[in-house]
Amino acid sequence: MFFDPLATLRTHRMPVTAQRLAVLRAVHSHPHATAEHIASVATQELGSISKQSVYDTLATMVERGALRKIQPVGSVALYENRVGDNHHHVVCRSCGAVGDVDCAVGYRPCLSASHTHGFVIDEADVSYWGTCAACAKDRKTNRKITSNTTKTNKTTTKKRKVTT
Amino acid sequence: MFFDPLATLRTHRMPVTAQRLAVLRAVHSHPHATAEHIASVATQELGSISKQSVYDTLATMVERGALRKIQPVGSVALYENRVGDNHHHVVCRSCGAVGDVDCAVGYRPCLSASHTHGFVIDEADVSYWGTCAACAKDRKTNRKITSNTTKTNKTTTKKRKVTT
DNA sequence: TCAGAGATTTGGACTCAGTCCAAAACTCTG
DNA sequence: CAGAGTTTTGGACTGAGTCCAAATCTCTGA
Repeated sequence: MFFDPLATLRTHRMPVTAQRLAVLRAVHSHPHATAEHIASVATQELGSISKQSVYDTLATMVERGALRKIQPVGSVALYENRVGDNHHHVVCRSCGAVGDVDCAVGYRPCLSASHTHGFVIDEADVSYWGTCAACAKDRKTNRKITSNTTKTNKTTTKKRKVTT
Repeated sequence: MFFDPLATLRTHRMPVTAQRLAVLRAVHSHPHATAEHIASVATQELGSISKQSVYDTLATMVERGALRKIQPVGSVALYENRVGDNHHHVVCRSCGAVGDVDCAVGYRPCLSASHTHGFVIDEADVSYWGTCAACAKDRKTNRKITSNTTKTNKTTTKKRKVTT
């Protein structure tokens, strides 16, 4: 699927600026990237861009549904441009890598409980937790992943591998 | 179900301290509370407790599976002591209120896709998004909740109602 | 093509959740 | 009850994200 940042801006009735284009391109070429990472990619492209512009563009696009913001527990916010297909994410407990998972249940999964506690529910957001291939290989010893393997908080910030 | 913080510590082989007991009691009496809120409740009980002790206790308990840490997008981390029953959460887009939702699909929902991208998945974590009763009442005008109603980031920090 | 209105960008200060560290205090075992 | 080992303290620090007002830019309508 071809991604056209210009068209995206036009579609959402947003003034076209070099900053916005750069941010959108950065998100597209680096799925599941942090705001900081996106900023650095955009900076590389433009020479300079303010942090505020990056955050503003991302927030606006998320608001209009052109980007999606995800935030696994213990991680900072990540952005992606694959929207509207109701896919989910799988996160590696030990290195924080994120992968896409097509919805296994069909359109709008788990949306059965639509009136609980007086809440009107309109969206379900699923995160899968597990171990990525690389990390699984690193420790063949204890094969059963239990909850006390959750050293995620500490390691997450250290290295982040972003898979597509 | 009776909640015994002392037993919890004993079960997990952790030294019993007044600080830990206070933190556990605070989590129990305030489900879905922030670390800061828990700290203030514990402070009220003890006279004083360091921020570090609160974070440390929470992190340790999460690690050992005695507490659960959740973090809806745009919110800080919340803690709860209801673990092991695979329930999910529903979050109000406009005020950030959090409620519990019993798993509608049965034990371990949505866990069908268990080998994707080489990930070995062991847990699914579902967040529902919608509008709580109070907020729905506040704006009967536009009844359809679309994604551009997501002013969550701004309002979340402002007021947080914690429902049970 | 150009002017003006309105939206965007800038940058610097700021907030606030969460972490780090070493010394002091405590808990539990034997 | 003493000693080993763990926990707590508090203060400095980090880093993501926000706020604000001035300067700059985009797009519309003439």
